[in-house]
Amino acid sequence: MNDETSLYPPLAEIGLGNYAPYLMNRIMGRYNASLRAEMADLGLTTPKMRALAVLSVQDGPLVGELSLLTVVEQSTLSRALDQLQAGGMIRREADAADSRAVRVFVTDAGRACFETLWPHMAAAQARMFRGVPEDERRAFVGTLQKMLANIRRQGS
Amino acid sequence: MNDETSLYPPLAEIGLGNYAPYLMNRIMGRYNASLRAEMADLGLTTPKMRALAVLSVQDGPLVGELSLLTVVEQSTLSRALDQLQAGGMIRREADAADSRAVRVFVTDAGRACFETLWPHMAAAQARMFRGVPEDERRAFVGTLQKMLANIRRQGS
DNA sequence: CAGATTTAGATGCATTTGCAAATATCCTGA
DNA sequence: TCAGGATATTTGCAAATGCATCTAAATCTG
Repeated sequence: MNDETSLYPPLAEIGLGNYAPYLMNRIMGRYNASLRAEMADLGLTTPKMRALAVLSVQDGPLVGELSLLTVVEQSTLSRALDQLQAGGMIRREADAADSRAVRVFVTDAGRACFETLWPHMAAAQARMFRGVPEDERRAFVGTLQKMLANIRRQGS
Repeated sequence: MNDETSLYPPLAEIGLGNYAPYLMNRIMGRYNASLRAEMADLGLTTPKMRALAVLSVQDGPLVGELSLLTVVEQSTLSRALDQLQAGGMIRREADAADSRAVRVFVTDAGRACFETLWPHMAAAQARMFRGVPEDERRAFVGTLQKMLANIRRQGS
């Protein structure tokens, strides 16, 4: 009975609709899909959009930090940054203290681009939460914050 | 004041850590990453794993239905199914009533493969919810279900 | 302080992805 | 019943992705 395979009830028993990661993946898939058209209009892909989003809140992170914050693979992010830079949306700058490290900054054009997209993102979120009362919404976000804390750092 | 751009407070004001889609994307990124190694060992990619997961619960859907249920683009899914079929994990069968349509069935090998992976998935979920009491967990899943209902079907 | 090790980021390359188009089948109305 | 259009899935192709590797720079060791 210590066999790992017997610790958890099978998915078929739980049901897809009660398995949180399935629901979250499915909801995020729709959310992301609903933004794809607007992003394409602005010449953005998901990694580019995420970079601009994070930079609009926290400017000047290292590439590696931005990779964690955006949940985008570092090599993918590096190339997304190439494109954003070519489009004048961001600027890379060698870190003063460590010349291996590169800090990333949004330009005015990048900020403006994200500000064009943001209303669509906010509206998509509002649609997701339609009919969910304010206190339930707050509790939901609180749980998400706990979950994020749980999975940050510790490996395995 | 009816300008769409002024309806929503900017992301910088809300804060990344309070914007639900950001938190969800980040959490799912970790969840998916934590399973990547086990999946690779089994020769699975995310679309292949999702197909097996859904099929373990609901066998015999149409390819298009499976695409919706797995949140995998249909052409991507079609190729994932090619690979699963080549590996003997699934079987495709023309629908009796409509010969354009294709139904997908797991084989015993496919079921066994998913059953090997499932404990890791369940454990990853358990880690996510560490320290979240049972009633909070249930409320969280309840909110997810409402959200999924919100974004199903209706476009825009 | 030299050499070995670690770390940050970029890049080569094979694979995967998704859009658009192709194929095959079904349905609808004259 | 047949033409015209809709629908289910697959496939062509260019772009994006991620692993492994590379380069450069920092840090650690003796």
